[in-house]
Amino acid sequence: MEDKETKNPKEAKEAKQRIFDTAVSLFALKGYHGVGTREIAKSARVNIAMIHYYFEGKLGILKTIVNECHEKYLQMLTGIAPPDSPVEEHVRKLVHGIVEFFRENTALSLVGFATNPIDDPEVIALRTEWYERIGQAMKPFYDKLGANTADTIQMSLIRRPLIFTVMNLFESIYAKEQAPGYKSFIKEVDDNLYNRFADSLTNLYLYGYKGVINKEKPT
Amino acid sequence: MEDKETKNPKEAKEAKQRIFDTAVSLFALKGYHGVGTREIAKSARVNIAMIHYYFEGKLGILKTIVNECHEKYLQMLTGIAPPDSPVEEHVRKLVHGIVEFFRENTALSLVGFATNPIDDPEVIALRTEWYERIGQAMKPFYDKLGANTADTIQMSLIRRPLIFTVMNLFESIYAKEQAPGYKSFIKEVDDNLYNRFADSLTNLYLYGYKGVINKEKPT
Amino acid sequence: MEDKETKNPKEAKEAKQRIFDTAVSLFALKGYHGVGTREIAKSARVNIAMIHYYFEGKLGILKTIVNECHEKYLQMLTGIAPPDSPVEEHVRKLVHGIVEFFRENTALSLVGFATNPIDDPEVIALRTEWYERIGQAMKPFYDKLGANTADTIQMSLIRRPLIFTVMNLFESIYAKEQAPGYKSFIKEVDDNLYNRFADSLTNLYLYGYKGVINKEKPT
Amino acid sequence: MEDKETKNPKEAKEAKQRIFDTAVSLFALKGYHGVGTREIAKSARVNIAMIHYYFEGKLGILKTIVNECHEKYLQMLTGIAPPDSPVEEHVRKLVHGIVEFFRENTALSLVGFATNPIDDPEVIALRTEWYERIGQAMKPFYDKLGANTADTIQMSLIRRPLIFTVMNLFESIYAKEQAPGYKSFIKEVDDNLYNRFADSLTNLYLYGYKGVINKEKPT
DNA sequence: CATGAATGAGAATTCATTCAT
DNA sequence: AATGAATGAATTCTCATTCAT
Repeated sequence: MEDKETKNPKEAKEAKQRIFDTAVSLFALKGYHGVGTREIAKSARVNIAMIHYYFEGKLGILKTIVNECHEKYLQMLTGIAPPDSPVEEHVRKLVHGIVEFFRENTALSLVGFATNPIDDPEVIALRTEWYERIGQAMKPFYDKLGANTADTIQMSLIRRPLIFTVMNLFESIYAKEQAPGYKSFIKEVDDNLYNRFADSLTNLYLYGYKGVINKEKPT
Repeated sequence: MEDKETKNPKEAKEAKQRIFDTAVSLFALKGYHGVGTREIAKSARVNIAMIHYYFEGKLGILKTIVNECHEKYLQMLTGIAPPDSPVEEHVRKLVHGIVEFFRENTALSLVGFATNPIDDPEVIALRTEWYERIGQAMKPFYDKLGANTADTIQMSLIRRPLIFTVMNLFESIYAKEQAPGYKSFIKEVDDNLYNRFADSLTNLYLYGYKGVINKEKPT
Repeated sequence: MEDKETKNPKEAKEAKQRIFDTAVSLFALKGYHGVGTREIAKSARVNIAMIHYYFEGKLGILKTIVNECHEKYLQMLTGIAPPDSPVEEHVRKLVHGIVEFFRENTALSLVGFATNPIDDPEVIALRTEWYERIGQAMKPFYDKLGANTADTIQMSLIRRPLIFTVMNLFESIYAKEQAPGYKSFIKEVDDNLYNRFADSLTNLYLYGYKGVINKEKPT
Repeated sequence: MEDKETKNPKEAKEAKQRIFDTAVSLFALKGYHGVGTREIAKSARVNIAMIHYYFEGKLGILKTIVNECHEKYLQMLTGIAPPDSPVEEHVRKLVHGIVEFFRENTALSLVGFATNPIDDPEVIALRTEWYERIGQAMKPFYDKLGANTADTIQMSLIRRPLIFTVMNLFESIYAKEQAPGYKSFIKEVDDNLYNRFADSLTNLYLYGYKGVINKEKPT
């Protein structure tokens, strides 16, 4: 193999990480079922058998992704804002935190939070479990908003729109960056974009569409 | 096949439709790549070769789905509200229209609007094209809101949250209905659920989270 | 493919049979786990996928073999001798019948009656079921011998030695015929061999080792 | 590995033996081709590489098994009965010796004497060699019976039935003991079973089936 | 002695598609 | 319009073995 000479101990030890990173990126771009182990192994410059050696199969990678994503996410949520901070500040910090999280873990988030239907019951259980744990962690925030956590309809509209709207943006950004030829509605990803997006989303959440358009709190 | 004798002209003529319906449902539940032509053919009680006869392959079904979905959707959007109707009424009718559309075309919507990344350039082009056509059709509405249609960040927050929040609800509902063992956060899908959901979403869009929680326009 | 021109409808229809025959022969020579689907397909001049098309997998072939073998065997046992025939005649006809059966279905018998441990519970169940059915069918014979069918030790010595001794002979003969280089203790398989073997085995069963050596009933 | 600290010199030295014992047991239950080196290594609590270190590969284990089995067996046969002992006593002692041997070396015997066809020419040669050595050792016994050792048919019926009938019993017993769920025709393995079996088999060999049923020499 | 990592070939199975009838 | 058979490539995964440490 042509890598033999260029291979060094450091690279060798990173084989598992390379598999993980490559898989995350490919899953994000093509979906879990759209990527094969061959492609992952080739992209990660690793023998196919290593995937099973380290992750016990393709599904094992996905489970690891889901866990790592939610673990990091949950950690981020903790201490995003002081418990006694005012609602507006809390929402703003939360949204910025989420956006920042997606910036730093774009592919991981896109796969980990994906709603792509995966048959496997273990994956379904995993996601359900994390969904509940995050719900627990966010309870103080929902209480502060005055939400009735027992009302599933209400909660679905309090919980989901934020993260899914962020996710939708990053899907487009990631595809634009990684997939040649993809036509994103985002033309330029400058440094300011994320702040503007986070601010506007905060306003949408706080005040409705006028908050997005006027970029300020409506009177 | 044992159906041979029970087969009647009506069923015969519906073969194409059966393939389509079955594929839509399966794609919605397992994702495009998660379903095989064999499974589709078997579920649709049709010979595999018929899939290629009618749709020129698996991808042909997907293209048909995307087109049919957006076509119907665009048709629904047209005339959802009089051009001169007040913003609040317009938003409310739009949201109810979208919810109603998803109710009547659940699987079709979940597949047609899915952001599941599909490699095929034709499908990418198809989606982009429809995205733009719908944007055109909605321009009067965006103008009424006062949105700056040239500002992509703003537009992504004006356009996407509505449909994706609705889609997220129906994903859960559909999985709950169709996939045995799936644990949805929605416990009961009673007749009232959809109206409450649409109203709350309208309020979220109009007034922010308080509109969801207080179920009324904040003063 | 080079067969394309030589392929005729008759051969096409025999694909399933070719797979079956090839698999039986290979299993007999190398054992179930010692043969791969690739080898079977290649030997049968058939695409690998055809194995799953017709038999739903490698294990499906084995199940078919076990069933067909025992089915034929049971059929052979029926009417091997009149119920009122004397013991000696009955045993002689039975042994000759078994030997004849192995002659005509050598590979099928070697695989079907093999005690090679196969993990699969379905195969285990299949063999157990057939073992009991054959026991039922042979009950009149065991009664005629005066055997106590409830005594498992006794029965294991009444039932098994005949067929396993025959099987052992044919294992050697088949390996000799099919596997180049195999050194069988049988040097020549002439037409008379089988009759001598059957007669001697009959005598062993009836009168013990002296019956084998003296080739006649001891006084 | 968590055993690292509990590992002691004794266990360390027994690594080779553990591999051997584990392999024997697994081969007996699943057949040579049905077991992988990984499974052996894991069951033996040993690193895979150790298998090649000690046995030069999977096949090396099998060869060792075949040798050890036949070596012990040959040793057992030597001096099983005085050369001048009467035939009946000789047969009885031989059969009891074989049964006892299988009792004490069940798995080893099942693998060592197995007729499972293994492709490898070295293994074939090994078995042939041992078969001949044992034949040599037993020649006095065959002579005492009055057998014509040049007549292969006769010899196959003099040599094989004993050991194969015993083997058949122990196959069932071993599977019953080791494989959960296996349905043996033997219900209880009490201390007396082996003696009864050996006695009956002796009688079968000496006097034919009546010896089994009447449990005594027929007049 | 012992280990974890790595390899390349091969395992069974499934894929979308095609084709003669 | 419809079928069953067939294809070749691709799928995930496991194999026995090797090697540097």
